[in-house]
Amino acid sequence: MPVLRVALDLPLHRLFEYRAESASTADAGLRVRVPFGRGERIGVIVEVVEQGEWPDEQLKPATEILRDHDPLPHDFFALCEFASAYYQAPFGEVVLQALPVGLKRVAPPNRRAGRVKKAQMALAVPALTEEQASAINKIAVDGGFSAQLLYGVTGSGKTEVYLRLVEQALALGRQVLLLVPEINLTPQLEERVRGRFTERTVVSLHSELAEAARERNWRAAFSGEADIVLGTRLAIFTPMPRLGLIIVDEEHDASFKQQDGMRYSARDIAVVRARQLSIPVLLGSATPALETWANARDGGRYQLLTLKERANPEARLPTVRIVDTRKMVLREGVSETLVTAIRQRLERGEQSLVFLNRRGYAPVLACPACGWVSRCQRCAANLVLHLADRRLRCHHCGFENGIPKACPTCGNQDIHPFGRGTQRVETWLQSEFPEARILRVDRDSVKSRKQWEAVLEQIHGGAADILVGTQMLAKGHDFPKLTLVGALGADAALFAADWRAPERLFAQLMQVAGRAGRAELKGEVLIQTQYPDHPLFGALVAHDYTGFAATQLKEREQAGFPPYTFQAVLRAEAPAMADALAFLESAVRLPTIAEHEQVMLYDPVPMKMARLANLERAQLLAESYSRPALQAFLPHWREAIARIKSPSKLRWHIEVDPLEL
DNA sequence: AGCACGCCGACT
DNA sequence: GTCGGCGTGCTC
Repeated sequence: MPVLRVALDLPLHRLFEYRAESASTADAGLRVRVPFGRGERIGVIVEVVEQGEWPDEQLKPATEILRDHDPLPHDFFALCEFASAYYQAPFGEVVLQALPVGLKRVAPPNRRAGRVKKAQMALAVPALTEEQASAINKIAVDGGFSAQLLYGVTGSGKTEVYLRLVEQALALGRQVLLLVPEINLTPQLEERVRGRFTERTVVSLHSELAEAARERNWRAAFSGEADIVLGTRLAIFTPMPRLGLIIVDEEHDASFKQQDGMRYSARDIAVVRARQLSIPVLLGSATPALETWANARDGGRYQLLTLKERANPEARLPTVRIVDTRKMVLREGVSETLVTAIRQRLERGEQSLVFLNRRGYAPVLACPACGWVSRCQRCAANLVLHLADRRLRCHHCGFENGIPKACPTCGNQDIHPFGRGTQRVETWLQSEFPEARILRVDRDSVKSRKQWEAVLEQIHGGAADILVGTQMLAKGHDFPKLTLVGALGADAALFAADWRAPERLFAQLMQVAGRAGRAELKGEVLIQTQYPDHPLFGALVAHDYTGFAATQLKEREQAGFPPYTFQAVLRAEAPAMADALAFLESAVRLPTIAEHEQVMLYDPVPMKMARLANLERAQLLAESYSRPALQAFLPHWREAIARIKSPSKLRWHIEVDPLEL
């Protein structure tokens, strides 16, 4: 009797087998309802065989093979297998996380069959610059696998290059997958894509879509009905029968990295998927991730395509000026230089943006008399003061409290907010410029995509004079009236323990600087700092990403950091730090380690955020100069770790290619 | 991961 | 005398 080998959503690195009288090999790739323990589950049939690995008499019969969609194709399983092996994630979890929730429900609800949205109106968009044309010519959409980095400054017309390539792929009868970092970015791009390809079916896939819409769009991609799929990282696993091109926009963006469950990089998976399918993948950025840059610059894995000029020759790069605040008197962290510049913009009817990557009113409330500070009970972090809704809030675990009237320790009535966030700067700017219309844009003021669209409309309609916001504002939007960007609080990242901090700061400042002066108005960027001579700022003034990247890569090579070494981290969390550390100590002493001499293990240490939501966290770094050596080590290590006896409340996971340590 | 079974402390 | 703690083992 045929045996189904079934992937189930369990943290187990194996398949489960079931009998199914009428099944045939053609059923591989279908979903199946199976009895499991005392309940029932949905699994995916990976294989149909005559003889399974388990004795036939121990197999239960499958309840029902579900035939409401075509079988998931072989290349889908191949991609899941890669991800499972590379990231040490159970295969069943990988397969099932790729499906929309509706397809995983044992009893699916009755629902109306919605229709996929079609585009309405056509747009005409623009002559190519020589650089754009040359980039497009170098990418052969029908030429098999290639990985290209499209390195182009803000405004150089990367999107136009994407759209031309999309056009070529569609003309060849292929589907296109276009990945973008955040949901917020999609409305504008989505509109542009739909406007350009009016006869085509364009669907989006991101976590804010309602469940039914997500399933509908997923099915449209999978059936081949959708020509273009526009999505965030989760879309990278969507099966697409005619996929012919993958584009990853803003490839350096950290949101391509999944931060729980299987901690994969959608950008890296995109490259693997393209190779498996023998199709091109295009990574685009104005500030590529240093890993990507190293791959492209040194003529290695990726080809480098450069766009140096802005597509609209009238729009020059903004002037970046460093404001040395060492000898200045600042008011709420704002220099007179910046105040004057804002005033000029107000007089000219232009917009200003004040960038500060810290939300809330102040990062901490403190008592100067006894030294009390507002700390989170559950995390190794301070409670942030949110004056707008009169709360103290932990940005890590979500804990909230009211604001005490007096110091909880000594009763002192004179407690103060220390430091500043966007709310405080907004408040102060409003008092300094009472006539100005100020719009604050951060995760507290903009909570949904709908709100974000409304905010964009306000900005475009000229309903705001001064924008105050976090990196939310930095990402990929054209604000035609914006001619001034002021950056506050940049120094914190300069000397951070995290050696990736400069890379992120540079990308962030470069990106936010790109908001200034895109149309006919010249832009100016003022960066306040106590360290005006820091080379990072020199590179910003010169708009010199390549110089900055070269310096950073040299430092990393000398220090033995990625991309010159390869890392994985084992993390453990438990109610007691001692348990977490003891577990990691056992993981260091496992006998299997001796067989892998190219892999080096460091000492277990408490994490930077040593306590989160009442759990103590520690980690252990594994590192190698050879990626294959690290990859060969990890499965053995993982299996041995799984056999370590540990307290029941201890949790652990392995993260490969961690972005933060 | 769930969910059972199974052996030791304070209580309707 | 029992209810319930979480340690251990299993799921085809």
